[in-house]
Amino acid sequence: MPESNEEILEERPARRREASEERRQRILEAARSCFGELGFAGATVGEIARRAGVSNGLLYQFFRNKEHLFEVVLGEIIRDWVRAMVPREADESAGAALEGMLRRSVDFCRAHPLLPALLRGERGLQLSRIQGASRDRVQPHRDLVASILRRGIEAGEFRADLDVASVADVICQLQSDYSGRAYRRDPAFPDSPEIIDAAVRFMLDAVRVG
Amino acid sequence: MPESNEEILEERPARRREASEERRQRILEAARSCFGELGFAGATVGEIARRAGVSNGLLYQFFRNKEHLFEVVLGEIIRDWVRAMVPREADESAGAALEGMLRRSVDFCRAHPLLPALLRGERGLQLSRIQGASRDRVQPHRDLVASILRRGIEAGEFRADLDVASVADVICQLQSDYSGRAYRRDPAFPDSPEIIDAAVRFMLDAVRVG
Amino acid sequence: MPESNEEILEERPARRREASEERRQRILEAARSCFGELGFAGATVGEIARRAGVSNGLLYQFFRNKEHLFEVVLGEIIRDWVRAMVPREADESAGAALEGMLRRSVDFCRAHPLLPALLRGERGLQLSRIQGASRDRVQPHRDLVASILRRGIEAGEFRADLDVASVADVICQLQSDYSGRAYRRDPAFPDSPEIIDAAVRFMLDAVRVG
Amino acid sequence: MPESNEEILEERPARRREASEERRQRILEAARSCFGELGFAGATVGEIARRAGVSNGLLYQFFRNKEHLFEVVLGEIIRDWVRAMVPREADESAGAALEGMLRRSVDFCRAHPLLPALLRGERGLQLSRIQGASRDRVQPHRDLVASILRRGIEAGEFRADLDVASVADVICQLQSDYSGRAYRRDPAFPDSPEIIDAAVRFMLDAVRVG
DNA sequence: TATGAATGAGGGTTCATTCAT
DNA sequence: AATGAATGAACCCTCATTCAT
Repeated sequence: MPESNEEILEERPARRREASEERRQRILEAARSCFGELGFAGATVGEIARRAGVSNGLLYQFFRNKEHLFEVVLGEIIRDWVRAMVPREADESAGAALEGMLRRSVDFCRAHPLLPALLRGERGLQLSRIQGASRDRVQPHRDLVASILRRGIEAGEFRADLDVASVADVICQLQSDYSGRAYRRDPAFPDSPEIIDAAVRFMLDAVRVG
Repeated sequence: MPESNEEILEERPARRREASEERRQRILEAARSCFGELGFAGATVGEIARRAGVSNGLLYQFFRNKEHLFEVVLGEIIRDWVRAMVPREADESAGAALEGMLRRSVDFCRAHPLLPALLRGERGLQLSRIQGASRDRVQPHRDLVASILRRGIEAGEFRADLDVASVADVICQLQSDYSGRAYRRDPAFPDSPEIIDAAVRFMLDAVRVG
Repeated sequence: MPESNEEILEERPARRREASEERRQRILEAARSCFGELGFAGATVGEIARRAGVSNGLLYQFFRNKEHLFEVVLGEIIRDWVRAMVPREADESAGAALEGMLRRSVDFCRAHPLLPALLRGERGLQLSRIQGASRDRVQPHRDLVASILRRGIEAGEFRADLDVASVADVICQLQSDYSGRAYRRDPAFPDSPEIIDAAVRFMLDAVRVG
Repeated sequence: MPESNEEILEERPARRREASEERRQRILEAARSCFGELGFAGATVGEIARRAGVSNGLLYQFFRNKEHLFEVVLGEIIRDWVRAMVPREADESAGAALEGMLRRSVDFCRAHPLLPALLRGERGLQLSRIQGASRDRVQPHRDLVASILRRGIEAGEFRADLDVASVADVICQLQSDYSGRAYRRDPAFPDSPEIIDAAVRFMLDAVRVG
């Protein structure tokens, strides 16, 4: 018996914790798919539990209630979304950085179709805390865009008279708009490459010097 | 006696019809406020009836069901929204026409805060017919924007190399974005005059010649 | 002007009464068809009024409520049914009288498919008064059958040891059973000529002397 | 310790399952009494739950909806009814077999007063599947009666010229008629011993040789 | 820790009945 | 006498949440 008593005593809780964490993750994954397909109201706790392969009651050990579960799912996805957008080293010019962000944002949302639910601010539930969580992530991202704008201005690449904060808002808005279209799958709001290209050019033409 | 017999005979039904129509309007008004505040799922038939000062059952004399009521509310508001945006004669230049549209759209939505619910494509209900109704209005509006763009290009006011259709899509998107903010009342997504001004400049800088 | 004042004064009410009676009949006719197709619970006051070509409210001028209307419809049809069954002069023998009654009952019900709803004692409503009305008609009919049985016994045509009252009950039961089948249209309970012939023979074999 | 590990591990669920099964039975019992007294339309889910001493929602864990509950109740009762009627060994003669069936049917229905609701084909609900289920039981019973008739004919006990299939139909009809009277409790349609005796004699006289 | 049976408030909808016109 | 708009109680059913096991 190579293991000491202590290790044995600790091992089981460790296993337990692992198993528990895995179940938590399974629930979150099921919640992502349900909320993404059906929205908050359409998704039922029962269906989430079923897809996670656990009982109804177990959800309430990890999450206060359905809304809390939604908040957590949303918080995680915004975190990942913002992470995915940060400029790469290869984005040397400020314009390339903006373009890269928009394109990576669109790509990310094509792969994670839940995010737009937040971005479009789905209603019908207490959004206060959700908005809070969202704001915590959204504002830093806008600040990042603003810093790129400032870099572009300093480099003489962007117009010197931009209202940096407001323009950052507009750019972030466009990013979420065209990212969200992957989710809507509504032919009236296409996310074809042509449209994305046009949005990129629109954005750059608006900020670049004549 | 200036009234003919016919008019007298029809008078009573006319009174009734008036009263009935007024109640229909009260229901629509209540529905607008409920759907606007609470979304489709959050709004209850009972609350709508309560705010309209009528009984639950009366709603079903005018509207097939809750969803039909929603469709009618939406259809009316999109109709009015599109109407409100059409360029005025005073908008002589193409740029002035675009700016006027965006500003009028924002103003309209400040006064009619339900519209953005459609624009953001609220989920969780049978949207097929709603999307259809929406598309019927949205595409013509995009075409209108496209025609303004073409006028600006011909006048040498806008860049000659614009992808007219796609740029019209982007502009309409921005219009609905900043119009929608009046509805959200989310400080993270402000609709302050500064932001609107910035959005207008952003749009014009993107399409005007250097 | 050949008409006296009195006649004029009376004529209009007379016309009115006629028109009123005609509407009452239209309502009854509509009620027969609705109750027959849909049963008591399935039939709605609105549909009956629609088929009669009158307003909802008018029904309540002629009938206390939906149940009262049902009672009247039922009472009329039982009256007609019992009338239709009375033996014809041509039914010389007692056996021929019984056979004629059963066959005429079946024929009547094929033409008036509501009756069986009563005969089967549809539930779910206050049947007390309805049963009363039914009993008022049903018992006389049983008595009529009993008198035919007695005539057959006296004539040596039927068994002398029949319990006349009880056998009359059984025969009336069979009459309503096979009459009712026209209404059910359930292939499991056919009302084919063969079945009716068999029922007739069964009945006659049961009462005739060896 | 006579119990194996497996048994111990299963014991707790077993308790639960027992309790659950008992509640299911209480619901079925309550449904029987409600449907029997009030019919399908008259019985409400709320009243059934109240009589069963459970919540409204629990019914929907066991049964898809009200109609499904009705189907199950009906299926069980028909199954038991057909079982109760099968001839006993003591019924040596064919006539005794027929008499026994009718009397046992009546006795069964006195104890299970819902059955006749099916037999009378209550309307106003989707009867397709119910009729199917019923037919599945009813026709075999008719076949059983037909085989008894054939046995009686072969034994010289019954008339040789009977139309076996049709006569079986008539006999089954009489069985359900007089069985159903226990349910109606309508003095106009008595199920007194005298009436039952008369029905038995009627049936036997109709099939026995002169 | 994990289950899932059980709860019950609340949803949308129907429809017999009334009453102002 | 006749209308039909209006009522509102009652229906069936869903589902987030709890708790005995």
